[in-house]
Amino acid sequence: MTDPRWLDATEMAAWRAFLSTSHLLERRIEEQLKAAAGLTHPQYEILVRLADAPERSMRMTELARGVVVSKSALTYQVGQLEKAGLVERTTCPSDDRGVLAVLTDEGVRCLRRVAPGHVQVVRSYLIDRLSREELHAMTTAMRKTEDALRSSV
Amino acid sequence: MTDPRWLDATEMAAWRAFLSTSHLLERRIEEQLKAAAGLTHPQYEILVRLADAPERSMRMTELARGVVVSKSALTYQVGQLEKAGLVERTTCPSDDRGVLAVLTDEGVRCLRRVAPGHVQVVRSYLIDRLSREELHAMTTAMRKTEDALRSSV
DNA sequence: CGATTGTCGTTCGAATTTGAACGACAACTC
DNA sequence: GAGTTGTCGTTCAAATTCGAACGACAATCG
Repeated sequence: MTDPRWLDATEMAAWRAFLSTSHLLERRIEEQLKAAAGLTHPQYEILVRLADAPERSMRMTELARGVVVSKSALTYQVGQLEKAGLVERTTCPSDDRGVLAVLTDEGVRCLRRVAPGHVQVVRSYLIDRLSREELHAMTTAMRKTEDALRSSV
Repeated sequence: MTDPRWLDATEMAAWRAFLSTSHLLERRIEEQLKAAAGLTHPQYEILVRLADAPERSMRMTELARGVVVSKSALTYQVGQLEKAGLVERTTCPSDDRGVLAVLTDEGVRCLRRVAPGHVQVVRSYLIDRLSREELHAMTTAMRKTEDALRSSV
């Protein structure tokens, strides 16, 4: 630890590019969603995950893990979505402690309405600018890091 | 817009991997910095940018652009760093509206102390897991998106 | 020069995030 | 089955974020 391995120019460039890009893209997505539907990005992600889930429902903790936010942040955001009528809460049948977040019909409609614009942003700034090889390389790279981070905690 | 181009399986995998990984890594970095030095990630980035800058100083707006936070967030964080004695504010000689954030000697020392641990996290979860080709591919990909985002606003 | 237009950094209010603490229930162990 | 340990989701306080509005100064153009 007394002689840390610094990042060389290539590594530094990679890290800075990743860092800036992820923040810039996040900002842009947030802006688009807010303007188009009054949704935050975490809120949108919650809707997407629920729509993909069986019964259009998920346990709170599982949902938090998927969206990558703290449990308390998820509690708050599901509350917001509930107020908006896009999500409902049910007590889990198999576990009385548990809560199931369920996507409502209105939630489905909202998602259908909003998704195209969102996908368009992701496409136009990221996906469509990358070759198939770059896309694969990025996925591989991201997965390695994701696995490391998920298993280390 | 009536027939949006959805993401196919490969594209979806790429996007989800990128999204989750960036959030997970951000969380891990935040945790490490807080534990090691009581710094937030934006605060650390401010110190790094200033250390790299001529005269160890930068204009507020330029700094905000570099770190990718809003101007108001930067005002707040520079205030925090000023309280901690790591940064000072100077009025810009060439422009009376402007403010220069300057890294203090203590700021330099703090950075020297904290940087190794931070780099270690970036290395062990991201950089060291990628081959040279993957590193290059990621950099290229990120740069394309970054350029697009920076020039579109 | 005087007026307009633009940029700079700050302030403000509202919204959001996080970790810690908590009560309720589940899963094991003996 | 009682006791212990662990998990689930929520609540709370504190910190941080953002955009909009603002006053101060700069730059441009007549």
